[in-house]
This record gives sequence, structure tokens and C-alpha cells, in this order.
Amino acid sequence: MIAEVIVDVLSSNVDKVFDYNIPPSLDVVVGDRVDVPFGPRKVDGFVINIKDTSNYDLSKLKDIISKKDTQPLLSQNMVRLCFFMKQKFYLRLADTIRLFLPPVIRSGKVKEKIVQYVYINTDDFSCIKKGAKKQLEVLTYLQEKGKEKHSVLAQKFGASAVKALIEKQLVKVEGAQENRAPQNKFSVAKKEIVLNDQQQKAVDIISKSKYQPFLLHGVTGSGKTEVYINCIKSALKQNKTAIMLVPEISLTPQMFARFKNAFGDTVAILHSSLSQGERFDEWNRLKTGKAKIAIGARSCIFAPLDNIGLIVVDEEHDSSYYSESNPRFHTHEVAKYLAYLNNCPLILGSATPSIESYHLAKKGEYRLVQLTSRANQKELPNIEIVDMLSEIHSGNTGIFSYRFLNELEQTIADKKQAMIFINRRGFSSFLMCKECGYVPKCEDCDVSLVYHKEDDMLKCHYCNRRYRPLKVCPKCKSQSIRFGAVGTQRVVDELKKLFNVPIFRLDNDSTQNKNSYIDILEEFNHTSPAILVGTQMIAKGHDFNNVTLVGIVDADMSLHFSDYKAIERTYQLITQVSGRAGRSESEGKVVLQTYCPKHFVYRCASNYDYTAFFKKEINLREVTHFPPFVNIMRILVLGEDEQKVMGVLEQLYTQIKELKQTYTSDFVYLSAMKCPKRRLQKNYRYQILLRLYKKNESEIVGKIYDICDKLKLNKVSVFIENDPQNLS
DNA sequence: AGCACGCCGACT
DNA sequence: GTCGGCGTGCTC
Repeated sequence: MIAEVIVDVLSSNVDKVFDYNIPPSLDVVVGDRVDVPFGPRKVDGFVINIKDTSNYDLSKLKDIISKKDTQPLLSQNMVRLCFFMKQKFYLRLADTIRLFLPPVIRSGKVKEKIVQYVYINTDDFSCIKKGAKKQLEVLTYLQEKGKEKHSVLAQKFGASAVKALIEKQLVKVEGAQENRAPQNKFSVAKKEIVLNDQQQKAVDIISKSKYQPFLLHGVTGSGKTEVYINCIKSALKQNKTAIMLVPEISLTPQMFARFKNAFGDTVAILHSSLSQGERFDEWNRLKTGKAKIAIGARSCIFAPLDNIGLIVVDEEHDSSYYSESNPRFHTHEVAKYLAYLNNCPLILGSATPSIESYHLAKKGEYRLVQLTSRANQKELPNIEIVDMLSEIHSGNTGIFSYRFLNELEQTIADKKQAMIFINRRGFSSFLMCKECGYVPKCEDCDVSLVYHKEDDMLKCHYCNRRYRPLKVCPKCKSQSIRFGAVGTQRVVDELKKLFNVPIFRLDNDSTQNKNSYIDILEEFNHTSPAILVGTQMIAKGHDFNNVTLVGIVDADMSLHFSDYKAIERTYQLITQVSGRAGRSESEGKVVLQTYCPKHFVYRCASNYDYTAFFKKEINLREVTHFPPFVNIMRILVLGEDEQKVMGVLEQLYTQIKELKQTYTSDFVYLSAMKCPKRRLQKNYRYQILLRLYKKNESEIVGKIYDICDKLKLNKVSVFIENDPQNLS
């Protein structure tokens, strides 16, 4: 018999299937990890198929050396998913396989944690000497408990006493495997939750369904999680498993506790802060069927589960579902295909769905399920828009509007808490006229321009068009054109001058590790009055009961980010941040400061009117030729030798230009350029950007993949991204 | 990616 | 004479 094997070597030169003989002595099945001879060396490989004969010269076939595990590591569906991802995202097969395996398994250092237990081995205590009080205590203790960890006994009674008993064989020691399953120190009260009609209806529709993506659009606080939990329960009842994905940041201890309460030990949690050992154990619990529900961030979609009955993608609009490095993939696409393979429903849930998803729902590809009423019947907080230009005109040049300062004073007087949200993404900065709010945009692409300090130019990140920095505003002729950027530190400094209350700061700089982030939030939660200043990190997840005021200092920051999704992200952020004010007993309030108060995103967000927002935004996307009407594609070429990289780029560009000749009307745009970050980790970076109308998109994308395949060169890597989230 | 083979410069 | 530089090419 012959096995088709993918070798675990990360190079596009060997990114293909190799055939090997299966020696009669080996019982090899699909999914097995094996050792194979590969040229002059021995490498790991994965068996993806078994067949009778091979097209390759049979006399040159080599034998598989050995099996590496007792059980296959990959299932049939996982192999299918690997090939799907290869063709969908232009990935190397070895990269896709690695996604399914915890890193420790590859390094070969798979250690199950073995804990030594001490068992009592006698009833006869008479041979203990009178003076050996400790030994007697140990025996009495064991008599009562039956067994105990060696480490615990040693700590309680001293290692020497235990040692003596072992030597006399009055007790015996046995090792037992133990899961390093993460223990959660948080707990939330179990409460029976009765679903309202809308929730119940959603659960009924979804849990009865075969393969079908659902877009669950539920306003903030409408109880989407309860819908997920009930749908998962229904899948478990059918003896199936489930995967639930959440953005990394919202995988909070409270969230853990909620699912542990509902499902106990059948849930495994894959979290980025787990140690390698913990990760392996949780993975193993899923693989062996001890756990049936996998909860985790993006990569949890690759959990070792078969017979999946439901996949949930919570906060589906979140950008963390796009992997931006190494194996670049879009989780939605993987989840969709996995649901299709398992013939099960997929829930994409959000209070603020992505434009793409809502568009697909409108087109009927997704089924739209709405939750319009809040589970706790409470009003959403009032969002007040403050025009910062008129503040400047009335003499207030500070960060905070008079309106917001008044509210802040009131909040502190009431011994309540306030959150101030600073919107700071990336390092790029835009210019803005402080008189009229004008922001320079690209004439071709209608996205904000990014100021590049090194050559003192404004650039468009979508077409590389360059502009001179403005000195005079073209709209109002004023000369007060400034950088529009405020940092958390400056806000904190300003607040300290004005208020004498505890001020907490939470951003990427102030939180070096995951725990300090939770600690800061916990401390804030127990302090009143207090102010919390932070970036996107404070927007999600955590529920604060005493926050009555939320300030969005500079809402425009994300609006003017040089990205076609800037407006969409702004809407999502405002909705999310506002949600923080609505948890308290007393009424919440949101103050939103902006330099363009008339922008539709603020009007729609302050009315909580997603539908109106979607209508406006989808029209804008259509006329400006952006997704979901076109596909943006980025071909990234990188390597240590700049000359070689440029050579490859040039050839690619020429060939794609030729392709453009035959498909003229399908190309919106095509150009080659240096990446904004032109050198990263020793690699020079160049890119080709193109935008394609959707009509013949897949055909052209296929041809572009072929062009890239033929240009494979040692020491130069070519990566392709569809709809890249960031063009650095 | 690795590793071997192969063809030119400065050394015990 | 040879040790070793890294360009090129192959891996079922």
C-alpha cells in the first residue's frame, strides 16, 4: 500500500504531496504522523490518504520509517480543511496542519503531568516507633483520606516522615496523570435564566437547522450568550460537540465561569495565557472526548473535535478573526467550511455586525435572526454628541468639552465611576484643520491620508499616491492644521489637574502582562468614585456596575484612520463603549466629543440605529469600490536580499499587468510598491495591491495564484492576502 | 527548510 | 596542493 504524505517542512518548494510505501509491518491510517526519509534526512510527515498505486516511479518510492503516535492526529475533515485553506488563502499545507496541533506535540516533548499519590498499605501501626510521631500522623491522615498527593503530605508532615514510611513499605506511591486544566478563581452565581420569546425563537430555529450560517444580530444586552448556551445544550443532547469562538480580549474570567456553570467539565478552554502544558491537556481532553465544547479565540476553530453540532463566532465583526501573520486566514471562511463539512449550523453573533456579513445576510446567504429587546428591559444609555469645533470657538482649547467636565463633576459628586475612552489605533497620524475639522483624504480612494515623517509626505495606503502636507486648509483657508492625536498619558495628566479622585490607566503600555490588566480592572471595580482611562481594551467584556458616565474623548480618531473600514469600526466602538455605561442601577450617559458632529456615523450610533447606518455605509462602499463589492488583494513579497525581492516583485507585477489586459474591466486598481514598514525582522518588504470586482474574481485570483506558484524562488517568500486588514 | 554537490580563492 | 566560501538544485 502507498501513503500520500505531507512533510512537515515549511517551504513552498516542498509544499506538495509525496508518496511513500507502507511497509507491511506498519499499520498506517489516514491522519497518522510518521517518520519518513526525505532526501538525505529524516522528517515528520502526515498521512493524508492511502491508495493502491502511485504515479511516481515506483522503484524510487521509499518506505515510511515508523509511526510516531498510537492514534492518528488528524481526522479526515481536518485534512479536507487543510486543502480548503491552501486554495482559499494560498497557504502551505505544512502551515495549515500545524494549526491543528498544540506546539508541544511537534517539539516531541509531550509530557503528561504525572502526580505522585501516596496510598496507605497497612492497618498495623505497631511497628512505628514511639518517637516517630510524625509518621503516625501521616498514617492516621491517610487512613481517613485513603490517598493524598506526595507533595501535600511532604508539606504537611515533612518529607522525611513520608520517606521513612515509603522505605518501610507501609505506604505505596503511584503516579497518576493529571490535567493541567486551568483553574478559574472567579465564580459567578448560578441563576436559572428564562429565555424571552425572541431568544427562544432564535434557539428553536438555529438548533433545528442543518448547515446554515446565521447572522444573530442582537442589540447590546439582548442576551446573545444565553442563545449560544441553549443552542450548545441542544447540540450536546444530540450527542454532538460544539465550538465557540470569542475575541481574545473578551475571554474574561467571568465568561469562563458562565460556561463552567452551564457545562461543567465538558468545556475546554483554549486561552492565549495558558501554558504549553495546560494547552496540551485541554486539547487532549477534547481529542479523547472527555470535553465536548471548545471555547477560545480564533485558533480554537482548529480544536480536535469530530461530529460538530454547532459553531459560534461571537462578536463576529471583531478584527481579531483575521489572522494577520504567518498562516493568514479568515476565521469566518474556515468556520463556514467546517460547519458545511459537519452539516451543522454556524452562528455569527454581534450587536454591530460587519458590513460584509450584514450584506451577505441581506443577500440571503446568511439567515438573519434579530434580537431587538434587551433582556433586562433597561434603556440603552443616552449618547450626547458634543461639537468640539464650537468648543474651540468659544475659547475651550482643552481635551475635554465643558459639557463633559460638568457630567464628570456630577458623577464624582454622586460617588459613581466614569470611563474615558481614548481612540488610538496604530502609530499613523492624520492631519486635521482645527478650525473646520477638515481632514485630507485621497482623491482616488476616499480614505484618510497618513503622514509619513521620514519623507514629510502624506500617503494613501491603498494606492500609494503621495501628497504634499498641507499648510493651509483648502476648505476654510485657516493655517491651524495640526496632528489629530491624543494619548492616554496626556488625558491622565489633564484629569489629575482637575480632579482629586483615583485615576486608573489601561492601555498597551501600562499592561505588560495579562494579569496586571485584570488586576487594574478589579481594583477599579472596587473604587468609587474613580475614573478609568483606556484604549480599546476597556471597550469590551467587563461589566462594571457603578459606571454611569462614559466619555469618548476623540471619536474621530478611528474615523480618520486610513482604512476603508474606519467608519464601520467607529460605529462598532461607539456602540461597544456606550454599552459600558448601561450596566449600572442608575441611568448611564455617554458624551461623545467630535470635530464632525454631522457625520452620519455619529447620528446613527447615537440613535442605536444599525439599519440606517448600514444603508449609508453600504452605498458608500459601492460608489468608492470597496468590499463587499470588490476584493482587495495584497501580494506580499519578502526576503533578506532586497535585489532578489525586487526582482520577484517586478516579474509578478509584469505578469499581473498582462492579466489585466485580458480582464480590463475586472480590475479596479493595480500597483506595486514598497510596504509602509519596509523592513521587518531582517526581511525587505514589497507588495502588490489590487482590487477586483466580484464578478470574475475567483477566476482571476486563481490565475494570480498560478503566477505566484511559478515564480517560486529560494530565499524569497510570497504571501497573498485577500481583504487584508492592515497594509503595513 | 536543510543538506549535498560543485566550482573558485588564500592558507597550513 | 587543499580547506572552505556559498550558489544551485533536489527532496516520494
